[in-house]
Amino acid sequence: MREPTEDQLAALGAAFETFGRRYKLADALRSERPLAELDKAVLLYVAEHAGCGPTDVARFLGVPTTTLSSATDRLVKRGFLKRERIEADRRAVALSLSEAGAACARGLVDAYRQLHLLMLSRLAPNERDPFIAMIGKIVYDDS
Amino acid sequence: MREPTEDQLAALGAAFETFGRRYKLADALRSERPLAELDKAVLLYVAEHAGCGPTDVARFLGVPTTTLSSATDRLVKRGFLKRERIEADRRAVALSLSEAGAACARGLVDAYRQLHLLMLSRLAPNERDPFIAMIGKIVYDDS
DNA sequence: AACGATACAACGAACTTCGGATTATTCAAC
DNA sequence: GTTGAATAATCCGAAGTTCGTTGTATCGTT
Repeated sequence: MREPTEDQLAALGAAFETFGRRYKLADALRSERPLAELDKAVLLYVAEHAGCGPTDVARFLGVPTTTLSSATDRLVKRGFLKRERIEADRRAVALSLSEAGAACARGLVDAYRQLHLLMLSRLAPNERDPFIAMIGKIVYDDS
Repeated sequence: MREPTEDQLAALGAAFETFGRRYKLADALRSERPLAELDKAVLLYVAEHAGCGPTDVARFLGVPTTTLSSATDRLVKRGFLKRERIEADRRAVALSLSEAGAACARGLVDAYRQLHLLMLSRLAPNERDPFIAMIGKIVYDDS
């Protein structure tokens, strides 16, 4: 397979750099108290895996369990997360979202959805599926 | 223009989420003492704009000048950055990289290059230019 | 010369991450 | 059945980051 050219690499790098900065600046326009990046990830994971334990989340996100404990503390304190001792194994804790937490997660998902919508809207309709297919190749193909 | 479909949005969202996590985990495999995200951005900006001032960098990156001052402190402390009072305006400071800083910047750029190379390698050769063109549309088109 | 504006650094408060120690509970072995 | 190792999670404290406030030096203008 031919190698990508230097021009191609440079163009991709420039685009990503610009994208990263734009995205960061846009994110800075949030109105509410900022939720730490880790906390957002936890919220979204628990939304999809109700009843999971802190260790699961920590392993999935690649952070120490103590760090995750801090994150869950913050989320519980804000009323977004519920911790419940489970009877099957009384050492374990089952995490689940409160109603406010679920609402916040929906808001996050929707914000991402808006971003993706904006991105796809900039492509011609007949480019969108090929683009998504290429992204999929890049992300999921573990050669 | 037809709207993107929900399926398209969902597929893109899932791909980005996976990508973000993979990228974070891969980044965690760095061997050296971790350089803060902001510091990396500063290093790369100064590499391209030798002699610029802290205020320029802060405005470009969208952070308060005090935050940027901390970042330059860290970089100077590590011997990556040089601060020089300039005679034309003795309030101003001209930032430039030391040799070690330049080497570090080259390392960073090369790491990104490797990532981009990996990404493009997963596409067929005839897909690469169209892909880059689409990314460009998404990033640079400000409709 | 005096005034306000500008460029930057120093200090301190609030927050996040994470290693080490600690508690509570389960499992395994004898 | 008791002891001991392993597991799940939290508490505590150190180190580091961000950012607002304050202070200092310098510049341009009147």
